[in-house]
Amino acid sequence: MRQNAETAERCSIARSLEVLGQKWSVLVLREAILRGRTRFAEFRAELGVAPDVLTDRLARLVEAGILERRPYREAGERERVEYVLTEAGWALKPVLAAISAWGDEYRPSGFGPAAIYTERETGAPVRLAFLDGEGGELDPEDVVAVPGPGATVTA
Amino acid sequence: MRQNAETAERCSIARSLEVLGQKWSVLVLREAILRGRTRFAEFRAELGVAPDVLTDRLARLVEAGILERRPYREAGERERVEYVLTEAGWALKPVLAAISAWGDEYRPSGFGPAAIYTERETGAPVRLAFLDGEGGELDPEDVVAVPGPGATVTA
DNA sequence: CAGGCTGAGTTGGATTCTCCAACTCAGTTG
DNA sequence: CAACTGAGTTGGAGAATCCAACTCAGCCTG
Repeated sequence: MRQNAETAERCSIARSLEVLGQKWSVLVLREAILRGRTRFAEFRAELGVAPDVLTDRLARLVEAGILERRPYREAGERERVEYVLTEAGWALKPVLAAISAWGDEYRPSGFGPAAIYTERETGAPVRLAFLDGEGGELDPEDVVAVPGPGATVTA
Repeated sequence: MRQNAETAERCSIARSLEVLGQKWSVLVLREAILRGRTRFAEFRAELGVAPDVLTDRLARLVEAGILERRPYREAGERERVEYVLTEAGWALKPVLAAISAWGDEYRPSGFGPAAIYTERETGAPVRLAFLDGEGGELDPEDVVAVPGPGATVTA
């Protein structure tokens, strides 16, 4: 994924895609955020990803501040490394939820959703929605994007 | 992006990534959803993407049911093609909003956000949040994913 | 203390994808 | 009929991805 300097500069979507634009990065994050995986071998086994690609994705995610490389030691084992989510990493949960919700609706597998987002305490299903300032729910059609301070003036 | 049959099968994130896992696909969608672009030349000019890649991404997005290929004719011009969002395409707005919000917070450009999501009528800023069944807002930390009917039983 | 095991990677080589630049093609205008 | 414009193709170089096999460090067993 070569970088196009112009597009990457100011748009937060383009910048986010530097790290989220790769399939395996997102699947690693799925395992980390949704299933609590932290270890190289776990990711490898769950995803079936090639180890060199996994090495690269983990390193990128660490560099992006999404994962943190942390040594650990289990009884009777030597020290090893695990990858734990940072605050920025956990903050991607809504992104995964949004992708997941879209996929469930518009790319159904025929088996029903593989993951359901629920409230931790009650187990009741939750959904993602746009809210106005007072916490009222908005129809997505009534939400528009307007240029902000970082928008390019010329284009 | 070769397909790994196992991972792509049931997880809606993996399936969604078949089309959203490529950087230019998402940027095309950004232009379409946020700025209303529909034409090959517009995408090309805004994104600076190579035309063969753009051809490929548009075709994939059409095949995925996200864009629809539609002929149009402007006065004194021959018939041309434009790409308009389907319902499934518009439904990706929350995905872009989620990515955008994350990028603004955790990968700041130093220029402020390039796009701000607002309510169409009032121009008031909106945000994306998890809601429980009664429409009450939830802390993302209180949201967990549990296996659904499509989850693999063995793994 | 030799040998095996395990987790976390490297390395090599084939395949595929992405990028850029240049070119094509079809209808429209002058 | 020559030039223009939008929507693409085509060719070749470079990068990313894949798989398989290998490494490497420390712990445990015999």
